[in-house]
Amino acid sequence: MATIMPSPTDTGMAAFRAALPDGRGASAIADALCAIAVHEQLAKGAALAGDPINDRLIYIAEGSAKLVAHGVPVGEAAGAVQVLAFHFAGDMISVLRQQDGDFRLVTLTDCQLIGFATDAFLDIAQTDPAVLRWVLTRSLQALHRSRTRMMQLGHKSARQRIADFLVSMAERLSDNTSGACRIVLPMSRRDIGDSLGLTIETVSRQFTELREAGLIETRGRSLVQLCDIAALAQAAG
Amino acid sequence: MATIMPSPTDTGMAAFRAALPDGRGASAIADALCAIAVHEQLAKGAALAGDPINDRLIYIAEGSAKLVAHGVPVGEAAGAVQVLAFHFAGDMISVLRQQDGDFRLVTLTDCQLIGFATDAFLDIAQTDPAVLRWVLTRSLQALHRSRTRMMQLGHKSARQRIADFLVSMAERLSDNTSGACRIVLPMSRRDIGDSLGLTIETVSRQFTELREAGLIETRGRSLVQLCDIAALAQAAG
DNA sequence: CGCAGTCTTGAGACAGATCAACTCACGTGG
DNA sequence: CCACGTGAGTTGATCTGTCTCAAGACTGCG
Repeated sequence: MATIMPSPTDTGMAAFRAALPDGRGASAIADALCAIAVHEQLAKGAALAGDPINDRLIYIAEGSAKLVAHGVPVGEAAGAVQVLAFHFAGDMISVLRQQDGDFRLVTLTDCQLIGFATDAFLDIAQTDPAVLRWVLTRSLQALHRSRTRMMQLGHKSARQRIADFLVSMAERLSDNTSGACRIVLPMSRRDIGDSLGLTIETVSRQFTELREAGLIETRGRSLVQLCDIAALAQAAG
Repeated sequence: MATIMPSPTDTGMAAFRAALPDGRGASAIADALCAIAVHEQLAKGAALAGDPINDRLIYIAEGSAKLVAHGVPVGEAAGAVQVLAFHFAGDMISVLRQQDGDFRLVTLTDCQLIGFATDAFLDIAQTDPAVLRWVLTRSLQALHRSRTRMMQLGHKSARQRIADFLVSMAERLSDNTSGACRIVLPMSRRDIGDSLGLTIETVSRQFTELREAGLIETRGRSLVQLCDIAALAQAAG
């Protein structure tokens, strides 16, 4: 059998093409986009530094990652890091060139990423309004998610933040969003804390309290069983 | 003199046309957009409820407004409101149809707004990639601002939040971003608190401390003089 | 099996929330 | 034009939730 084994690059590009709207995966525009695409295979924990010159668009073909903003690397709160968002396979994200606080994409697991210079991508996408609109729609979704999250960081207690975090992770990582479901969290307690504006200790305490309240069960470091999603959503406010 | 006085609607539309990229203000596409535009003149404190069916795009021709998310209207934290963003004349904003928590645009001053159904707007904009790209660029900017703000709500002290708030308001409301400048805040202390995740009392105390530190001066309720923007930026972390 | 790093648990400190007066700005009406 | 009242803003005292500092326990790896 002369079957040709696809390389990681091929499977990554194929995933990107499949994500494009309608039947555009095999179109000339898909070819043009793939021509300027940079495939990157990153091991767990690797950082994709923002290109200092160009804004970039990143498509996650496989794996999961966190978008982090490094605060001031020196001074009082050195090492203070805010996780702005978690992203999973299928997400298309915008990483602006570093200006104020530099944003970086850091992998949580081994990842297949497809990167584009935003300008070049848009120049090509511009020839097909449906593709441009696809990017716009996803950006507005990201904006909406970002605003929803802002609301949390504003006036919510540690308990509410953790409960909401678990529910939204269940929505994105599990196919079963009602009743009980189990999810494998790819991020550490520290990452969770940094994304919710809490310390690692507070995150741990809240997990413990939710476990004692019978809302969740945990197995090992990363496996969480949500026993009562409705109650968790309730606790999220 | 037979001079025709432009109606508010005319001046609002004219402001929108002027904001379009390049010389498109007088193009056919501008005409098409204006044809589906709804002009609204709202008095101070009025709410523009999100259309329950369609996402909307709003262009602020004149005035200033806040985008608020109403939390649960009943229960423990009734009336808990998060101000997600402040917007000023020239801003184009996306108000998604209400799904989870309903987002509303509430005016801070008398306003001239130009509203579009997002779908209809994009259908027209789609015929001119430059216009579509203009909307996308603004959306990505809004996303970036939203993320930058998230960082604040995460790990920043009350002092840092207020200092950063003042600096960013100076950037958007004043032409003079270096040295001293005076700005007229159109929003109340409550609005500021709701946008930063602080109580009205804490906001007030921080203003007092900044005044005693000589970084700002205040006159009346809304006039703030920033004496040392560099120091404020420093205090913002 | 043992080490290293992550996670959990505990005790105390502190920032900001809450509750409660009080003062002041600004619009109203005399 | 000034007195007045209402709501916004300020200030103070106390209280609570989360952070901080410090051990200790477990997971998962070599």
